[in-house]
Amino acid sequence: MKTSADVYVAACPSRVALELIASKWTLLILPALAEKKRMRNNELMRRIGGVSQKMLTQTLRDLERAGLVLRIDHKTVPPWVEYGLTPLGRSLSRTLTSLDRWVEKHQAELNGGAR
Amino acid sequence: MKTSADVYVAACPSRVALELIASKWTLLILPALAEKKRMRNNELMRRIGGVSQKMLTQTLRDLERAGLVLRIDHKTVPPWVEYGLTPLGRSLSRTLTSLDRWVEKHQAELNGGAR
DNA sequence: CTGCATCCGGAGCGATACTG
DNA sequence: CAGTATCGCTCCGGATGCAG
Repeated sequence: MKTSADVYVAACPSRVALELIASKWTLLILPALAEKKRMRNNELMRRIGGVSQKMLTQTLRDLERAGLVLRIDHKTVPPWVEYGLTPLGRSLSRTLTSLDRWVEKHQAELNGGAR
Repeated sequence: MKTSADVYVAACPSRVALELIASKWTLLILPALAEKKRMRNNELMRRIGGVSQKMLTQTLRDLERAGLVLRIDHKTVPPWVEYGLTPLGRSLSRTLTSLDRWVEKHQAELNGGAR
């Protein structure tokens, strides 16, 4: 049988998922959401420095579609939309958070942008 | 200076590192290198499906500059160049490998590219 | 055989302004 | 407050050709 879950294989569905996760904002959004039960759009913007409204929404939509993020629209005026993690998202966030921690910890040892 | 290693802060050196790691090829190259002590260019190309020569070399050079990958040039004809992980790279590869494993494991639960 | 330089089309992303 | 739309630019990344 085809070991189609193997990320090393080009035509594998895992690749799609991997690229979504590899997105630089995903690596920040998921761990950020893991800190609190639910967060609003603005809250996330403030928590994650440098992200634009566009990219935040776009990434959240992708993550929602993938089943990692939950979007709760209270349908009120003014708008009240919260985001949270699905169980799957919480599972993934654990690994991503440890990745973030690794970067923070070893940041000094890395020749950052010695371009 | 503000030693803000916090990845959530935009102007943080961690961000540079994070983006390097977030590169879709890094997530495959490092774990691939972790499988064997040393690998040649061709070996990596075969192991990682879909990567172009250019991106492989480019990513390897970035990783080398960051101190994650070791480049061993035997300076022979025909050329014999091997790549390996530095201790730092090996450390990181552990986290990345677990990420790859997560993707492989939960790939079916993710709504892949329901775009 | 390895890996670097160059060219180039297109996706990605930021900034801004606007809607409900 | 949340999200969309449009524009414009950058740079990613593939293909090709060259050098050692």
